[in-house]
This record gives sequence, structure tokens and C-alpha cells, in this order.
Amino acid sequence: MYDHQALEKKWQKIWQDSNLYKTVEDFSRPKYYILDMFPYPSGAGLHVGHPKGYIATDIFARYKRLKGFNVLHPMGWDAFGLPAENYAIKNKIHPKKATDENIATFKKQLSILGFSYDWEREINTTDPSYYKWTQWIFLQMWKNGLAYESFEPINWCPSCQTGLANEDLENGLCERCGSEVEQKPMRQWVLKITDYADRLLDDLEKLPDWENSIKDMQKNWIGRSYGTEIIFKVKNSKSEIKVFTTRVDTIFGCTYVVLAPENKILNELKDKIINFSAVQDYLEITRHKTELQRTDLNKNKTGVILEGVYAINPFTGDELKIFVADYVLNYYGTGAVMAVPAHDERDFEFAEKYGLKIKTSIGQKINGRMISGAKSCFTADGYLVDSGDFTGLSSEEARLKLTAWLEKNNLGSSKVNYKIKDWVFSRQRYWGEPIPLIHCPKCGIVAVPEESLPLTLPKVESYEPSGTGESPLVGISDWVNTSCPKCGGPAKRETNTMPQWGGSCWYYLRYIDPKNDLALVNKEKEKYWSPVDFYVGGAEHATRHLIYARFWHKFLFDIGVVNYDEPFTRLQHVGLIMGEDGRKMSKRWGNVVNPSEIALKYGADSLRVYEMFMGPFSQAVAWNTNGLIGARKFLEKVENLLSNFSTDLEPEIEAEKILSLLHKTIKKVQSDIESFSFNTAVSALMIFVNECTAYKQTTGKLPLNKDNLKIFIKILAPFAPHLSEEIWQILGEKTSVFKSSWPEFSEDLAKDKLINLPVQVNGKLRAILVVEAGISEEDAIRLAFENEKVKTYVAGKELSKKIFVYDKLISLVVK
RNA sequence: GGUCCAGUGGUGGAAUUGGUAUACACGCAGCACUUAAAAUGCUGUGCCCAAAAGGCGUGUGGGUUCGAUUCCCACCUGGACCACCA
Repeated sequence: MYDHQALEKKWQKIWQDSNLYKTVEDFSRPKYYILDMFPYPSGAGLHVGHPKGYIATDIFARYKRLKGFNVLHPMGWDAFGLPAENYAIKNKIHPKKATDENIATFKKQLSILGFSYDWEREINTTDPSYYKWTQWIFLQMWKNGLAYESFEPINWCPSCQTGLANEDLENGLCERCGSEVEQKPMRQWVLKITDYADRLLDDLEKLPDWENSIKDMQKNWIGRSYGTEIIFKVKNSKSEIKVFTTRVDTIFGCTYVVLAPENKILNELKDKIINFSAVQDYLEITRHKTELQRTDLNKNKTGVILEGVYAINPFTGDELKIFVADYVLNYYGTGAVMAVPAHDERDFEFAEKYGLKIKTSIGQKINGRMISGAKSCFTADGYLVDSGDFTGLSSEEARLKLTAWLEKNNLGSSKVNYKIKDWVFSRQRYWGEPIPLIHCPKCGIVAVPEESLPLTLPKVESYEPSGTGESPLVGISDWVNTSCPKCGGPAKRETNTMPQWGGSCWYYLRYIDPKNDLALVNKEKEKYWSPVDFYVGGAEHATRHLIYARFWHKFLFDIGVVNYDEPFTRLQHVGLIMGEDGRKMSKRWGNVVNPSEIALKYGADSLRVYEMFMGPFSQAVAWNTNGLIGARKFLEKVENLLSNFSTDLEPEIEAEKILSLLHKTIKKVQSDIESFSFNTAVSALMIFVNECTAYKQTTGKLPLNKDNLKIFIKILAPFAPHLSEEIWQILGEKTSVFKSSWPEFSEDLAKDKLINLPVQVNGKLRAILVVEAGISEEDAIRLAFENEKVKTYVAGKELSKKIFVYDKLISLVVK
């Protein structure tokens, strides 16, 4: 047993007093920038799941320092956002005060775990000297036409009283409070992320060290699809209906056309629609539906025919019925689709319900014969049937030829569509960065001059949303009423604030140069430290933070602020730690485990080792206090083995086997840290300690001399820094183990002299030969045949095949 | 419905350019120490069989191979993300 509390406290103080983790600006050394996704400092404090990623990056940072790298490993706070604001409303406390208190709690909790952050670089997104630059970036985007004002309907959360981006929804519900989101036309600021959609997608190729799962999620989210835009003329009218389809090859099966309820063309056709009042009734019903009701997959598809108007199929000249139906979304493609019930399930469902014609235009070739006229809907590619001049072509060929025909006749063109929408970037709430724009009745929208940034948040009496869809800032007339920077006349400030995701889009750049008041980041420093070499955090950020940050970074690259157009070279996501009951840790289930309590009771080192040992890093695992005790026992064994070293006999013997094991362990731990396989690294350390303990028990001596024991402490140190530092000093060292260097292993020593060589007969394991490594095929086979066990299986049989895999196995086949 | 990932002992998991399946840890059982318990140490622990020998065994079924947890095909189950995206 060792007194972890005293020991950990002692070393944390010494490390802090000696500034051990201060980043040195030595540009001559190779750098390594390893970053955690910075936390939102909530009132609830940390639970044991939060530090999992921080422990991993801490181990990695310590390892890289030992390897001789100049390491940047900072921490900060993503502190704007709704929870602090809601807390402020409830308790009448300024959100800044609540935020500062939470940060203090978080920082204390983190410090107990012994992380090696350079706290001199701490940043806070709510600090005006920080958000000055968030505002500055916004202004650059605005000046470059990437931020625009829009009045389109957006997602509105009635409970949070704010507009939301598409990314902020979960199954049509507000991700934060679970309320049903309404579509509400709002004045808002939007960032043109769609301008970067292609680069965001294509440049994923530049990121081989990102996990595929995250890249796939981003690809999905961006959702690029290649297709064709087709013009359907409206009979006896100048109006035309544009549709987007990826399956132009099915167009000869098109039997009607469907418009989204919000499609503007409805207004154009108004006078021709005989049953317009029925149509209006339908639009009214749709308007009152929530997004959730409209997109519910189980719902019955509904729609109304537009009597008296017909669309013309550009290929066949057929007159097609036109419907309005809310299964067509106005915000994707053109807000209108050509319906091919024979080859699209949604259209099929709709056509069946309303008794519409179903016409096959794609068939399959089976055994060289065309099979067409499938009874239900056939959605795969095939060969065109009943398709005029295009009959017989494959779907793929047809798409090219049909599109070419449309282009030639000015009836359409090839077109790319994206699922990703422009980013709704304004919130009607208080606790966010003010958008630095001014509305002047004469000059229009004018930027706050850069030299007067930051535009700070004014103090308000009440943080309640105004209830009118505007932020509480509208009530601060002193602040709102200002003069136009251009003409000097009276003008009003923009009262929307930025969403929580703003500050986190570029924070990793600020750590490089956190106190610079003249620039976002000094160019020379940026060139040295950027990009982030390794970024670790939760997978829930795959389609928000990580897309947003890549977008901003590319923009910053385009305007020359950064020197490379991708911000994060390697990305690793951390798996959740679930409660002991297998459920997500939450107050609601009463299964939250507090890391500070665990660290005080069992030691920070035990917690660190356990969290790394639990299972594969990226996988979700349930917390288990017994498992934690196992990690604690391992450290006690280490302590027991080495801390009373000075009273032990100085070992003269170098037990050969254990020396070899030591070098194997260095090799294994090193490659496991590099690949983030901490669970097997810990296991290798345990195996080594078990062997030493067993040796000591039988001989009463340690199997290794002091220098070799020090090597072991070096590789243990990143995992259990406090205990390792203590033993390091007991072994006679005066400076920190973290000022030493990572040990080199000897390939020669790490190799086994004797190996097990399994012998299989007819695919079944029959014997294991212990032989010298590097044994020749001839010798190995001879030994195999001399083996009694093998003899019983091969005796009297004919040998038909023998396989020898060098230092791996022998496989004999007999008949 | 789409995209992706995963199914191995009582539990967390290990092993993949195809080569001894179950490392390491937890749990459990037995033993030692103890008046006793805890702690600690030792031993055992995939299944069938009293044991040995042997057989079976990595979700299910098939295939390729001297050899498959690993590769291929089909299916089942679970998870993550997205979802009427035309």
C-alpha cells in the first residue's frame, strides 16, 4: 500500500512550481501538437467519461516529450452557450459568473488527475480578447460574401426561443431540450458553407490518418449526388417546372410530377388551377405540421392534384398530372420531383394510394433475356425498356445520353446537389458573441470597424429571450443605438449573437499564440505549430464541430491567415464510458462516477491506468469499480517491487529472460502508444511486473540492475506519472523522469532465442516443438518426425504435403 | 430505408500481410496465512468426459485453403450516424 494522496499532491506541486510543462518556443526542434476537444464547463462537473480522452492525450504528450519532440498540449474552455444562460435566468446570476465558477471546478478536477497541460496558454471563448478574433473572422467572411442575411423559414425551437442550424436537430427535435422544432421565417445570418462543400468532401482524401467512420459520416452529411435537372414545360403556359433526379434513366416511366407545398411555382400557376381552394386548404394543413410530423416515415403520404394543369415530359411529350404533396421537400433539389412509381418506392406508395398509372421503363437482363414489367417497384439499375430511341441502354449509359439530349435541346443539364445546407449562424439569445454589424438606414449593413473590436456583450438586467424572436439585446437601447461608422448617422446594432459552435471553429489556432493582440495568430508561430498533429475527442462532433472547423480553416487559408488548408492531421474518437449498469452516465440514472472522488480514494494513477486498460480506446465500455481495483493492485505491485529498493540487495544478476522481456515490453508499449492501443500497452506492463515479482519471490532478488529498472520506470511514467516520478527519485535520480528520454530497445534482445514451433497434421495441432529461433526447414521437419506424438499420426501413412513457415509452424498432410 | 462498425469464456477484452484461439484483468472455486474476517500469496478456471486420451469450440449456414476469429458469399443479432435527400 502506498499513500497515493500524499504522493500525488507532492509531485503535482513540484511539477507546477518547476514549470515542468511550459511549452518552449524552440523552433529548431521537431514539434508535436496534440489537442483535446476542449470541454463545455457545465455546472455538473466532470464524470469519469470526460477524462478518458485527456488521459490518452496526456500519455501521448508525455511520450512524445520523452521522444524529444517540442510538444504543445494546451487546454481551454468552450464557454458560450445555452446552459449557462438558462442557469443565469433561473438564478439571476450573470452567465459569466456561473461560467467562471464552473471553469474553476473543472480545472480543479483536472488538476487532481495530473495532466501535463501548459496552463499559461489557457483560453476561454467568452473572454473578449478571444472573441475579438471570432468576430474578426466573421467580418472577413462577411466581406468575402460568405455571410449573408436571409429571411427564409428556419428551424425554430419554441422552448429555447432561438433559431437553430440543421446540425442542431436530432430526429426533428431540438438537440438541447427535446422540443419539437417549428419552421419559422426569420431574419437571420447564414454562412455559405455550401460554397466549400466540394472541398470539404474532396479534401477528406488528404486525411489518411482520420478514422474512416468519421470521414464517412462527413461524406454522408455533405451528401453530394450527381444527377440531372430537367425542365418540364407546363401545358398552355410559359411556366416551367424544374425537377432534380439522379435517375433520369427512368424518365420514360414518369407518370406525374409532384411539387413541394412551399414551391413558388404554385403561385405562378394559381390562375390555371381549377381547384385552387382545395390546394390552399392542403397548404394550410401542411403549414401547421411540425417538421417531425412531415418527415415521419410511417405517415401516410398525402397530396392534392392540381386540376387543369399538366406538365410535358420532354422525351415523350406526354401530358402528366401535377400534384402538390408534402413528401417532397422544398429545401432539397428544386422542390419538385418527377414521379416514377415503377422505380421509386415513395412514388409507388403515392401512386397506389391515388390510383395513378405505374409504367415500367427499366428491366433486368437475366440469362441474356430481358425481363420487364415487374409487378411492384424495382429500384435498382437495369436496362431501359419502352424508352424510345434509348431502349436497351444500361441505366448508366442512359443517364449520360439522356442528359446530353436534354442539354442539346435546352431542356435540362447535369447538376450536382448536396444535402448540406448553409449554416444558420445567428441565435436570438444573450450568451454568445455579438455579431459585429450595424444596420444603417442610409448605408445598409455596415461592419463594425476592425480596430474597435471586440464588440463586447453589454450588461443586461434580464437574460430572458425577448419573446418576439429577437435576442434580449434589443432591450439595451444604449447599446443598440449607435452611429454608422460610414456616414456617422444614427444606426442600430445587429442584436443576434453567434451560435455556440463559433468559438470552437478556430480555438486550436489561438493556443499557438494566445495573448497576441495584433493578430489572430503570429504567422511564424502558426507556420511552426500548425496543423494540429493529433486531435482527440467525441464522435458526436463528426458532423458539426469538425465540419465547421474545417470550413473556417479553409476560409482562413484562402485569406492567407494559415499556411495549410486542413486543420487536423490525425483524428481519433474516444469511446464513451457507460455507467456500471450499462446505461449512459447521467444524473437521471444515478450512475455517475466522479473522477475526483475516485482519484482521492484510489489514486489518479490508478484511474489513469484503469481507463486505458478498460478496452479499446474508441469503444464504449461500462465502468467497473472492480476493474479499477485491479489497476490499483498493479501499481501496488510496482511500488512493492521497487520502492524499497534501497534496502534490497543490489542485484548482480541480469536474468537473461527478463532482460529480453524488458526490451520486448519497450517495443510493445511504444508501438501501442503510437497506435492508441493503450489497453494492450498496459497489459504488457503488467506482464513484465508479474514476471519480476515471481522472480523476486523465488530468489529474493530483483532480476535487473538499477539502470534497467529505470528503463521500466520511463515506460511506465506516461501512464502513472506520480508513482513513477516517486520511484525514479528513489532510484537515485534528482531531475524529473519527464526530463529524461524514451529508452531505445534492442531488436536483438527483444527476440526470443527459443521458440515454440507448432506441428499440425492434417490441419490439427498435434505437437509443439521447442526449438532455436531461425531453425532450418530440414532440421525442423526432422525433429517433427522424431516427435512421438507426431509419429502416431503419420505412421503408416503417405506424406502428401509438407509446409514449413519460418519460425511459425510445420503443417503435414498425410493420406 | 441508407451508410458504417461490431458479434470470441461467467464479465471487460487479446490474437488479423491467414499460422499454438481465449494474453492481460475482473469474477468464481480451492489452498496457505488468521481465533475469525479482510488484505495478501499460491493453484485452478472455454465446453463434453470421473480422469486421461480424444472430440467440439470465435453469431448462423456455406465457400476458398495444408491451415480461417482473420478472406469471400448469404443470413441472423446488436450498435453508431443519417434519414421521404428524389
